[in-house]
This record gives sequence, C-alpha cells and structure tokens, in this order.
Amino acid sequence: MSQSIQRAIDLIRRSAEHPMSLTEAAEMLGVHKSTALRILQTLEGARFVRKTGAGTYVFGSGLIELSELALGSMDLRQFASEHLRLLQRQTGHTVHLAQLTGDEIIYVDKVDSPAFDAVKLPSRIGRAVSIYASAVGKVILAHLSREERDRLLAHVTFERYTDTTFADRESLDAELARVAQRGWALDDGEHDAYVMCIAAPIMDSRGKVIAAVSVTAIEVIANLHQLKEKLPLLLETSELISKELGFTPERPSAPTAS
Amino acid sequence: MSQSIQRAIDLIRRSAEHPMSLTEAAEMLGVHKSTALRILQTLEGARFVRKTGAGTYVFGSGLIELSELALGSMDLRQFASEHLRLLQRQTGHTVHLAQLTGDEIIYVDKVDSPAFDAVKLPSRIGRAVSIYASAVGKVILAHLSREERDRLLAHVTFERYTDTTFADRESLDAELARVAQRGWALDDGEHDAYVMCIAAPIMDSRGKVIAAVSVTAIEVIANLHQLKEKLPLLLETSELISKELGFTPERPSAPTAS
DNA sequence: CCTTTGCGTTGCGTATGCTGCAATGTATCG
DNA sequence: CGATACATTGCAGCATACGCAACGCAAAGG
Repeated sequence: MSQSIQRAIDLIRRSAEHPMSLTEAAEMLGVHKSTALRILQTLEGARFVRKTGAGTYVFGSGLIELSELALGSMDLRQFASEHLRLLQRQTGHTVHLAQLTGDEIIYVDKVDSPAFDAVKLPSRIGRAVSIYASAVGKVILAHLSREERDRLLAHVTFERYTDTTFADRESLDAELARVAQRGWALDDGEHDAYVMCIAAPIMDSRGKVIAAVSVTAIEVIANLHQLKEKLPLLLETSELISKELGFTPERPSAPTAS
Repeated sequence: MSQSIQRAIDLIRRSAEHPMSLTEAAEMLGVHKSTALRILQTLEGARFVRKTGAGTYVFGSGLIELSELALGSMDLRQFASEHLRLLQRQTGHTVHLAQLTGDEIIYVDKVDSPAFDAVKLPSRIGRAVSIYASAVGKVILAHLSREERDRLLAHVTFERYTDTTFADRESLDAELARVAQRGWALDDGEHDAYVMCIAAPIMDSRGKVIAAVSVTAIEVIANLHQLKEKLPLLLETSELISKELGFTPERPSAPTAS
C-alpha cells in the first residue's frame, strides 16, 4: 500500500535480526542510499532504531518500550500475573498465558522455571500459537460459540506436525467436544513431539472465553501422567483469574460466598 | 524527515495507548480519512497494528514479537537470565539488568518478586534509566574510561530529583571515584526519595563494563542497611555473569572463594 | 418502513513529498 | 598524502501519497 512505510517496516524487521549498515539497508530495499538514510533517520528520531558507534543500525529501545507498554496495559495480564507466578512455583513447570486477540492466539505472558536445569522452550511472548495443535488453542476453541469457532478455523490449513496432531476438521471437532465437556485440554506432543501441555480456559465477566493458562513440560522432565496431577492447581488458577475478571460461574446457587 | 513514516510512527504510538477509530486517527494526524486508512492498512499488513471486531485499531502482535526477538537475541540477557532469577529468590527483592546501549542505559530485564505483597516498581523493560541518578547508571559510569564517561555526560542536563541527587558534575565525579574504588554503587533515593538500590557492574571478555545488575527495594520493605547485607549475593551474581561473558578477573591471586 | 446520519472504503486527478543523482564531507587505508 | 569507501546534503523531476468526492453500509430515528 504505502511504499515508504512498507520500506520502513522492512528495515525495522531487519534491524531486529542483525545490525545493518546504511549500504546494506539501501541494497536490501533496492533504493538509493540517501533514501535509506532518510528512512532510518526518521526511525531513529522515534528511537525505533538506534545507531551504534560503528555506524550500524540496530533495533531501538523505543519499540521495546512501546511493546512493554502495550503488554502492560492489558488488564488480563495484570490480573493474571501473580496467579501465574504462584502456579509456576507450585508446579515447577513453565506457565503460559495465551490470549485470543482477533483471529489469532498469542502468548502474552510466560513464567519460566527459575531453576538452572530448566529447559528453555521456544515459545515467546507476542508470538502466535497454533490454534489447533496446542492445548491453549484447543481449550479456547472448545469454549467458543459455533460461529466464532468456524470463523477462526475458516482460514486454517491443517498440517500434521506429529503423529498425534489433529490434522483435519473432523477429528479436531471430536477432540474439541471432549475438551468442552471436561473443561480442560491436553497437548500430547501435537506440535512438538516431546512437548506436553495442559491448559484451562479463562472467562471474562460475560462468560466468554478470552484466554487460557497452560502448564508445559518436556517429556524428559514430566510425562503426561505427572502433568495431569497438576490439574487441580491449573484449574484453580484459571478460575481465580476468571473471577478477577468478573466472571461468576453459572450455578445460581453460588452467590458471593467467600 | 519522512512525512508518511512519521505519521505511521505517531499512529503506532497512539495505538499502544488506546484503541482508536479511523476517524480519530485521521483527526490526530490532521489528514483525510483515506490517508489514515492507507497508513493503517500498511501497518496492519505487518501486524504492527491490529483491527478489532469493533473496527478500532490497537497495537499489534508483530511489534511485540519483534521486540521480544530483539531482547532475546541479546547475548547478555541469555547469559544473565538464570543468575538474575536466582538472585531474586535469594534476596526477595526486585532485580534489574541494565545495559549500556549507545548513549543511554536501558533496562533489558527485570525480575519482580513473585510475592503477592510485592510493590510494583515503575521501571519497565526498554525504558532508559537516569545515568547519574541511579545505582546502575553510576556503577557503569564509574567503570568507563574517562573519554566515554565524558561522552555520555556531555549532553546531560543535571536535575535535582531529591535531596540526595548528585546534581552537578563535580559532586558526581567524587561519588564515581568512590564507586570505582569499592566496585559497587548505592542509590539512596537519588531519583525517587523512597527507592533504595545497590548495583554492581558486568564486564565483557575485554574487561569493559557493558551492563549492571541491581537489587531494588522501597524503604518500607528494606532500608539501606538491610539492602547492603545483600551485597555479597549481588557481587557474586555480577561476577558470575561477567565470567559467562568471558571476563577473567585480573587478580591471579583471587580464587573462587565462596 | 423509509430517511437520515455517521461511519469505513474505493477511484481518480493532482501536487506534494519522496526519490535518485551528483557533489560534498569524513574517516580509514595503503 | 592520495585513494578509497563510506555517510551526508542540496536540488530538480516525477512517482507516490494525498485530498476530494462518490459510494456502501449499518445503526439510529422519525
């Protein structure tokens, strides 16, 4: 659409990976150096990129700050933070908070194990999660209305990542029915063969599912059975967070009792 | 410099704060709605903003992801991560990692206390720290070469935030001499009257200071004396991180005493 | 039910603002 | 000290991003 803005975006993307010189930037865009320079200077003014002493350009603090600001202003994240950290300490495993935003599910928080022997998972805040090959994805899908579920799955092209992946709409629907009934989801290595996961939904004040919490472990650390033992803790966490968002379970016989 | 890019930047900034409608965006920029639309569509294509169901635009996951990518690719952050988390658990206080990037010092990691009663500090990853009114700033300045220190302080306009602020070059230099000699810095409420802090430097393989670790507490939780008791833990942490970066202490007679 | 209003969106001619060129400045090298 | 390889600045031309006006659409209101 907008040429110069697209060029600026390309440069930002590039700067997040490697430092780049002005000449590199110009070559990458296929434009004259003076053009690249003006774009970079504009970005530099906003601290979207920063110029190093060596004259190369790198990703700037302005974007990091904005991104932290945006994440920080999410109500969900604030309400959930302490519960996630408690859950991490209780289970010893990595805890994720994934939020449904528009048509995709993205990680908005992650609490790693502080232990030295902890395995670093490839998940990253801001990154989208597979909607059908993850516990958080499935548990959110399972609790959505039929229309919304169809909308989210409309543009999905299924891919069989591992043996256990639900790689077509039919088997996925069957799985989602099971998930909806019991109220939580498993991921038995459906995206990465050795990554196990359990997830529970988070509801807002209108009872709509908007996010999910999950506990993740690799098979070497804990198998599926061991992970399931943490279910009560996980469910307690998801219920507490939902409650903080104003969700009240449907049972009419349960008033504001403490 | 570049008009349309500047406009795009303004819209990104705005979207990080509130959701905005197309009309709002156009009014804010003082341009026609069609112009604002094209900019937003370009940004949307890169997931720098996202369009909500209500038709408003919000900060997109693309920028969050890029920012996490940029932070994650910093070697320092990877090497330091687990040490910071250990230090947090050992001290119970908030731990910061601040890195010297260009002419400014920014927070690149932060480990809050997971305790429920923990006070949320206003610091935020990506934000710049005062270079002369913070423990991390002072400890980095104190270990820099004379030229670099002068360069960093050249454009600084001193401001006396509190009674204890070193608000002129002369008193700051005296303080920096003390800091350099003992190898760590204090912040006795020099930026915010009730925020106490101790910091130690992190060296790279060439022995140059590139970052600092700090332990922070508000006076209600721990006074300066109590904070100083954590010094051995702090120094151990900073030395371990420096070692991971390839730094070897000059003193051959100082073994790995615990 | 039709009208009105307030949005977002599209097509198009125009001029603004971006681009490329060439010249200048600056640092690093032989 | 000249040569090279950069980044940077000024300027003229034209491509591109702009504003306008018309359209589509949904919600509000008579």
